Amino acid sequence: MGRQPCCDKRGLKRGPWTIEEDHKLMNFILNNGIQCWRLVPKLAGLPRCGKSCRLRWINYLRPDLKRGAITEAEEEMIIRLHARFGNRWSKIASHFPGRTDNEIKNHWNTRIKKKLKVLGLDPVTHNPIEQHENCKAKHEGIQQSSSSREQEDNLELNSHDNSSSKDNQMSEREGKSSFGLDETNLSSINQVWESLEAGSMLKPEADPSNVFPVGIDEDLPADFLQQWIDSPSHMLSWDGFNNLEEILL
DNA sequence: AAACGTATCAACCGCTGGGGT
DNA sequence: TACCCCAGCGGTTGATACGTT
Repeated sequence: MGRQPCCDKRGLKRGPWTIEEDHKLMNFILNNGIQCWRLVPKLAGLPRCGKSCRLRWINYLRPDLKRGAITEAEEEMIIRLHARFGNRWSKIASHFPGRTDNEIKNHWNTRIKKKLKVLGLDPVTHNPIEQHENCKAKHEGIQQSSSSREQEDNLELNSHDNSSSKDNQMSEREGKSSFGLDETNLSSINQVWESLEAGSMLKPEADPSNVFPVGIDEDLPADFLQQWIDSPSHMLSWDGFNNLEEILL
């Protein structure tokens, strides 16, 4: 029953990648490009599955990745986008060149969620928490027969709005939230951000170029990449990318 | 200094949807 | 139309770094 595994896992390595593995994968992709991820580990001589290689490349090795902590300006943008798209991390990440969906997802789960809770906002619905609780209580009062699990399921459905792509496309076109947010939700989010800005928790002078920093990988000078690959020190430190913007401009 | 708790993030797992046959 | 394969996605886990007692 079920699908066959994406690859024969016997003899395949798992867990953290070594510098040598990174080096091999980087070298292979830059020399050969990516046609089929399943073939990449075989051709590159890596004891990994294609999926693992793909993830490593996307989340760590891609030369156009932006390194360093997520700025407050980026954070603000993430919250606004999350209010609109929900947990569609790749969609959100597409607004941040150089950031990965995994990075944004992790940042959301570990930091932003908490921040919103402190600010009195429900990280799922982006509603003020009290209001949300009241609504829930009201709802429970009316529908005593329905189980709490059913309600959770409904919330889940609303929040995920998974791939009812038609709906999404429509609401995106109309400039509405595909996440089930109405004007009230969005304005409450905006109010919080305005108050944050007023209280200078945000740095208004934040350089907008930090948000959308780096161009696309095909623009990278080939010799720069090769130099980077050949240099063992760059495999140990990502500082080599700190001045990527200067190189690209 | 050691033990414990918490936060962070890289990596994995399983599901989904698109494309090809 | 049905099936298969694959890339991509989002949720979850586990290792480790960091902070606190």
